Amino acid sequence: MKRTQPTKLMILDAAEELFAESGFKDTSLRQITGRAGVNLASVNYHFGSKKELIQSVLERYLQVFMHRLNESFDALMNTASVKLHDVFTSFVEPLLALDEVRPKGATVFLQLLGRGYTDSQGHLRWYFATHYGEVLEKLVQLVKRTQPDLPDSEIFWRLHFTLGTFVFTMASSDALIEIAETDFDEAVSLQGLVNHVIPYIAAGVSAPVVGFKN
Amino acid sequence: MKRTQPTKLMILDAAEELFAESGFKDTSLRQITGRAGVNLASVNYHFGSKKELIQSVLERYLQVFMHRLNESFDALMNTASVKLHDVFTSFVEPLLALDEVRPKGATVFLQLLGRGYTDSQGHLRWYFATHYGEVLEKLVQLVKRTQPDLPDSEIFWRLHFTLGTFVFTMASSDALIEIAETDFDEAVSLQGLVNHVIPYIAAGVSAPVVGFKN
DNA sequence: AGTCATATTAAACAGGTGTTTAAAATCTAC
DNA sequence: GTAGATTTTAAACACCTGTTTAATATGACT
Repeated sequence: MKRTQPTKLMILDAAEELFAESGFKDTSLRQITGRAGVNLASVNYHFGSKKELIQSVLERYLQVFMHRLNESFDALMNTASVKLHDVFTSFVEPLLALDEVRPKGATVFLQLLGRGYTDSQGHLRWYFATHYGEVLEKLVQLVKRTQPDLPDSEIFWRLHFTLGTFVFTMASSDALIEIAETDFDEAVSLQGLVNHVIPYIAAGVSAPVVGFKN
Repeated sequence: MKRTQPTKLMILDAAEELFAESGFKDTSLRQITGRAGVNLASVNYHFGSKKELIQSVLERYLQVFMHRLNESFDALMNTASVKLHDVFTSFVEPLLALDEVRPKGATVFLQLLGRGYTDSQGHLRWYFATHYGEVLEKLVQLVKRTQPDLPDSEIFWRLHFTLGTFVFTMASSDALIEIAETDFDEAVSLQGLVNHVIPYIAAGVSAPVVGFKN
């Protein structure tokens, strides 16, 4: 067997950069192979199709991230009094660990996540539920423990709102950081952005329940 | 002059349906003209380009929505003690008024908004700021009045988080409503969804300020 | 009726897309 | 060193995109 590393890796690296910049659909295989310095056809040879390439790019990060997140959750579940803020803070370490996978890994991953969710709607949702359902289940359990009075359906709503906040924020993180810098002289890193958003979502999820008309 | 109505209107109606369903980039002019029952070239004849068609579709709703929202804000600014919840509630009436523009108008508009923001990033943001900057300015002022201790930069962050929550929720409203129905036996309308999200974003925006490391 | 601007149409245009093919190159192992 | 599997390559494929062209049709007005 030939060294299977370089071309396949070059494709993954180039693809993830371009995907994060411009989204999945607006990135062509010719752009990817151009930046990677490999032949166009090698994408289909190594990955089968563009769809599978996208999945491979995401998986590289998801494996690391979800594994660490799972551990964070386990640690938290053995804690006596869990605060909601702690639940969301436990996302931070697994996230920043991605910078060790690749330079700027955390930023890229979050942007990819945002792209994936808004580009393909249902597809990624299903992928998440089937591959990482247990982790999500632990998240729900933890939230439920900190908010015992919140009905299950309300937890569902609020976690989805949270996902939206997070994904949207991260998908446009570049723009937000730039605006903050020019308009408010505030130099913000990705970590800083996360620190800003956590109090927001924690307050949202723990908002008082009121009676609704659906 | 010939009756300039039918074809141009047919195109707008067909385009907005398809845009809401599949996004701007995934909707082709041939799909639009096909559904509208008009010739392909008539899009370029009447609107110039696809980009201008997208703008026209959005404008039809934005004019009505922003005008009403502006009035709601004006009314609120003359009120003695404004609550944050009131600020976000004032979005509801202008929104539901869109159902009079066209059937399902409110849903379509929100989906379009979500599509526009995630599809094209900067372009729409600029369009908003230049065309409806005064209305946004009033929103910031109202929020500032209800949260006097919140720094300007923090208001900026939290309103953007709110935009993300809203846009994401509405862009995937169909899926969310369907999940709520199957998993929780909860029949939710669009109005109901809005009622769910308002307490969440109100709590998020009014979250206590803490010291950050950026 | 005839004029003229407006509107519609079929056809082609130029460029981009993901994927497939079959030949050439490369590496591994006997 | 040669056989055999693996990888790389250039080229073509079939299809789709938004836009333009030039001819035709339609309507209002004198």
